[in-house]
Amino acid sequence: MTKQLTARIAVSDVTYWVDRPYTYAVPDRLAGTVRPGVRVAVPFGGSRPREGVVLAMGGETDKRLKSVLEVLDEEPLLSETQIKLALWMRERFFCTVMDAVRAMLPAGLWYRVWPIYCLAPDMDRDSAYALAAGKAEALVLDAVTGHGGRCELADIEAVFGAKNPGPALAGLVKKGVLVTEAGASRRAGDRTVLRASLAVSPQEAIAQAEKNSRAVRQAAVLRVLAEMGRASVADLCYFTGAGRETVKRLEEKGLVTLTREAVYRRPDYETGRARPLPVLNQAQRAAYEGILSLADGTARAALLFGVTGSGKTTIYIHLIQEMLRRGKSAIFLVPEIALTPQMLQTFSSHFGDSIAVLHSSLSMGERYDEWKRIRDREARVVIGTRSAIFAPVSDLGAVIIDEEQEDTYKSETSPRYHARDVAKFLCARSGALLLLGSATPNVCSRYYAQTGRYSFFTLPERYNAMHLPQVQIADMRKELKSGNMTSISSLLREELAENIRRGEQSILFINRRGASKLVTCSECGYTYKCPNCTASLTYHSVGDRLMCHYCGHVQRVDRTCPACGGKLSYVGTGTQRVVQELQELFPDTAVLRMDTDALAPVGSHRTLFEQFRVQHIPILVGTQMVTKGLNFENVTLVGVLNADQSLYSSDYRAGERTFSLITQVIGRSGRFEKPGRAVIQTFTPENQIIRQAARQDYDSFYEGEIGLRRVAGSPPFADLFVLTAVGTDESAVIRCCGDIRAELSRLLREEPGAKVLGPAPLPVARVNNAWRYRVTVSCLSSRTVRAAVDRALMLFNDGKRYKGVSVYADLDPLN
DNA sequence: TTCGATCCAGAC
DNA sequence: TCTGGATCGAAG
Repeated sequence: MTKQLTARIAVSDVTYWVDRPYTYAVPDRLAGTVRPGVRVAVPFGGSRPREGVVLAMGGETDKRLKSVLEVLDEEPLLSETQIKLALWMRERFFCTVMDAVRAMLPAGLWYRVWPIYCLAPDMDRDSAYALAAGKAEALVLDAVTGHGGRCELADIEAVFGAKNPGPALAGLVKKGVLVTEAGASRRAGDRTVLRASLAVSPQEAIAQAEKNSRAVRQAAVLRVLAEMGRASVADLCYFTGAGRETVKRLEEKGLVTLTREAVYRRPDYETGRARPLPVLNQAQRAAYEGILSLADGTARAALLFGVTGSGKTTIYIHLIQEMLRRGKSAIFLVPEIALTPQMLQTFSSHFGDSIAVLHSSLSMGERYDEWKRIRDREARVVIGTRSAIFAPVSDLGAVIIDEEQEDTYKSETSPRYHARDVAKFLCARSGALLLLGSATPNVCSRYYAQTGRYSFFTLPERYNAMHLPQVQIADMRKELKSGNMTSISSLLREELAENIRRGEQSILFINRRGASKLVTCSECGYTYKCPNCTASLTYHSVGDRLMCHYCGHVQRVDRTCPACGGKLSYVGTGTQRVVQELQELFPDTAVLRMDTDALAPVGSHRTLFEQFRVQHIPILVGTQMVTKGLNFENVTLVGVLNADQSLYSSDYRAGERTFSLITQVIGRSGRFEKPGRAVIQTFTPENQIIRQAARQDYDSFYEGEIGLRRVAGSPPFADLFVLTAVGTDESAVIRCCGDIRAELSRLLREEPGAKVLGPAPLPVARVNNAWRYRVTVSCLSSRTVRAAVDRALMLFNDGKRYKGVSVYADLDPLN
């Protein structure tokens, strides 16, 4: 056998266990088009071709290898850095290389590949049938010849009905009767428009237009084109009232040239008027100059700490402007774009069309086109949510992560990455600056700033020297004792009344992490449980239904308790109940409700916010989403209804979350001229974290928290590697976890500080009939630990040792 | 994960 | 003897 060129390829749809670079032969016809970063179709395992990505070219070999079937991309889609990143992500986040690659590409670029069976070139019909054995093979040949000698699997399957054509196909391929090719299709194409331009001089066009008095429409089209030079056919038709065929006729006459041009689908957001750079105040200037001095082409990271309204955005804008001036690009990450339309408007008013927007509520086409604009360097400022960190920018100058403590930066499905970690990798490779901004920094980030790993900058004051809101704590235990059974304390009631009297607006925030509206029997205590999960069903007034938040199970509510026939009651502080109570307290006052689980269509919260702002509705009641990015002049009172709710969680980050949440809500009040007030309602008014949040005292909170973490050995003093086993057989899952624990303990015996904990069930142990248990390794990340986790996954995720149990690992998961 | 190969039980 | 289903093992 002669020497042949090879390529190292990662393939799709494999488990972590089989995921490794595979070597394929590059057939002569594809030589030159198979390059690192292009996607290909390759045979793998069975007969079905798979998508793969070329990681590197291999040397020549004379070994017998399978060959690349097709090259799917004309140009490499992944840069060298992105290929490195994908391999790095596999090591760090225990995902497959293709999982990482998928995260980097817009869904519109994903391929679906399928097999196409062709009669072998040297095979005629008769000899093919002669070689076929049995009914099934003959049936396959019927299908293939019926399709002109080239037939897709789907068409063969259609002929076979419920039966599996696999063995017959494999037999025919083996005998050389059929050969396989790969078909592939992408999910989103390029949008093009038909553009018309004059093929003759404008004078001649006008002359032609006047010559034929009968062709009024054609004349109109020619006149418009003579004036505009060129226009899309759609516009031409719109302006002149002509039909497409009119333009076609003109083309046939040789007067007009038609060309297809690719256009970008741009996402819809409110653009702002062009504005000059905002002026930096003294503190902002000092911070900005300090940050800028780090942007020297070596990878550096900085934490910018500033209370809400201290002007972090102004600094971001200056920094991005400076990056553009230097010919660099910048990525700006926000936790949730749909909730911050104002942010987009601000950025568009400074950077106009050089921004690209990437987030989950874009259509597939929009997302793909924004991606192209970035790749083609038309957009140099990327604004987006978590996955925007993978934007195909060139010359990266800076990555800015706003509100870096937010959980949305962590992905909870494979690849289980944290955008901050990916940003660090990218910045390190391109010598870019990483800027983390927050009013309540992640405790780990603050620690790294303290220990010098990050530079640290502070913005001490609220912009325009506005005062922080005046905060009062309401003791809900006293309220209960004095007979107030509602969720609104007397203190908050008075403040609300005051605000209504003044014509100012109020926001009430319901901290509903872990709490929900349950239906229970007031006589026997029965609660509705999900049949598939170990979770209670929550009540939704929309459709009067009970729903499981984990698996989506839905059922009706009974009229009486299904266990004892007693009276059912609705508990929990749902937004609906609060609204009802408010309406009883203030019958003449309008109340607006906003929550996440109202099954609301995309963009509806934006409408609600607009309603709140424009109509000056006195009270807005909402969950998590009212905490983010709202800037309403007239809001001067904020109430946190159950501040301690998020403290009751076994998670080491409960305190951090509570502090951050309360601080953010309070920050919504009094952001402009009018001074703000806030009321925090709690059953534990003595709780340190609540008190610190009320004082907006991050430093004290941090000091306390970092002390606790040091003692407990939680991050940043250790990383948590969590291996989760999932399966329908609970005892198998537990045994599997036991073995994982034993194996990890053995491997990490020598590792300083390593602790292996568990097995323990997840907070919701069963979801969709699958049991979930986990083993946690607490240890500073090191090569040894990562290797041990990798080994455990390899051993126990091969589907053999434990049937029906699959295992995955997650670094520092959210809970 | 996905697919083909292999083995076995029950149907014809 | 055929066929469907369960199980196992390999994947370049």
